[in-house]
Amino acid sequence: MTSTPPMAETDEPTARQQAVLDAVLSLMVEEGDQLTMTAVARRASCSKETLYKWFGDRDGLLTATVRWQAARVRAGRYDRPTLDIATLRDSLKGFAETWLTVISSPTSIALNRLAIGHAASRKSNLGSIVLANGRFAIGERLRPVLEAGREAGLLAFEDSETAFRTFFGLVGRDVQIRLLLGDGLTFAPDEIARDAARATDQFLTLYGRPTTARRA
Amino acid sequence: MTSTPPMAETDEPTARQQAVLDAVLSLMVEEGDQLTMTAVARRASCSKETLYKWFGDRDGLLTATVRWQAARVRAGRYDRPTLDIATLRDSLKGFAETWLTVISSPTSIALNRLAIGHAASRKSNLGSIVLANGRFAIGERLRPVLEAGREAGLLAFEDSETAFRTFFGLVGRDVQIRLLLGDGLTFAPDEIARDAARATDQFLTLYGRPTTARRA
DNA sequence: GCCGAACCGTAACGTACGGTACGGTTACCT
DNA sequence: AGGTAACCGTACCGTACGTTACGGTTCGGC
Repeated sequence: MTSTPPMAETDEPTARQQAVLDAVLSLMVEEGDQLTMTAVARRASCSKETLYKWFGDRDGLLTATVRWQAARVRAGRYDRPTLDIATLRDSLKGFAETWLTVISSPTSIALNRLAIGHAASRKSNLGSIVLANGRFAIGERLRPVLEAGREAGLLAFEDSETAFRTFFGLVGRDVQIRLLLGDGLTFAPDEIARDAARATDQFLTLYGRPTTARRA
Repeated sequence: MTSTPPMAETDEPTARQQAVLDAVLSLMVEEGDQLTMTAVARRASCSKETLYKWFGDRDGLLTATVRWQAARVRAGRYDRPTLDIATLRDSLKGFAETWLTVISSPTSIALNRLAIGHAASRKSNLGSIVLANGRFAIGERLRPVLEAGREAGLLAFEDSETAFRTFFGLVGRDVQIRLLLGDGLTFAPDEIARDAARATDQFLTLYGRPTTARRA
């Protein structure tokens, strides 16, 4: 083996490297701003030299961190498209709950703040990584569910992307922007469940075939 | 008059100070990251000493800038609550168009990025200022419209805040977060109009009284 | 014409932080 | 045991930037 290469973009970090990235995440959540290389090295009990050898520079470290968190979140199940309305509703509600849980988690908030700050400077593409693994990933996962619902005659829409974006809006509403801006908005788990159910019902009211969808 | 006080939080900046704040805004939009005191002084053709005398420190300058932009946006009209469905729909559509126009403007994007970055460090409350003059301000302006609609029997909801948040979600969907993260999302004016109309129709489908609301 | 206040332009200071260098330690290989 | 590679801890360097200080200029009031 040659000397450890600079974390070749694609392949999985070693266990030790994962520990470092977890240190970055925890530091990001707790200290917010003070995400300095020195602080990371101290928190991860490693030397700055190692950080630079492994990740190239600060940007590389942040990119690896975002990828690492993305990989962890992406390790979810894959919903099998279903045919009856109850299962469809459950599927949608599940997506909504997952999404609300993710965007209201401290890790997601810190990560999005970081990526947004980075999008301001043109230097790197943390923003697109976060988008690809957040907003767009969930869109891709939900699309087959929606289209299966249409095949089964449960939903009516022309463009699944448009339908998804409506669902997205009904679920997220003003939650993410408020949290990112530091609003002290908190979610009890049952609130998330209630919001997810409401959004799902509203979506079915808008896009469900008349046979079924009715709200309370 | 004593020597110019440090911009007493509340009162309006002088014309010259407004010019400085406009320089900050333009710099923020164009350069994103490089919002340094030196750059501001150069752009505004004033001395750093003056900046510090007027605004105290960097944070004070940014706060004043956010307030200044907020005041400019807030200078909108006040819709008179209306009684027939067509006017109500127009009102809602107008709000939706305004909101979409605002959040997709370069100034808003830059300002929100700045405030979000600041919300990460606990130092100041730019985030709450932006929230108060963005999300919450429009909520307060829309509420009387919604409640007038309910009085007139055109809308049905229990909590106007909940109804508004649904409208907010239907209008904004994923637009703001995508723009903040640097997605190359653009709006032609007619797209904004179409989106606003769609969101309004959807909202009326969800909350309109059965007598009228039906979508195409 | 003179004074002082406000302001411009720029130089100077202090610090924080990204990045590098280096000596010491551990651990593995032979 | 000896050699070597990875890594820790820390000292060090250069720079960017917030903040302050200062000399020079403009301008309104007397």
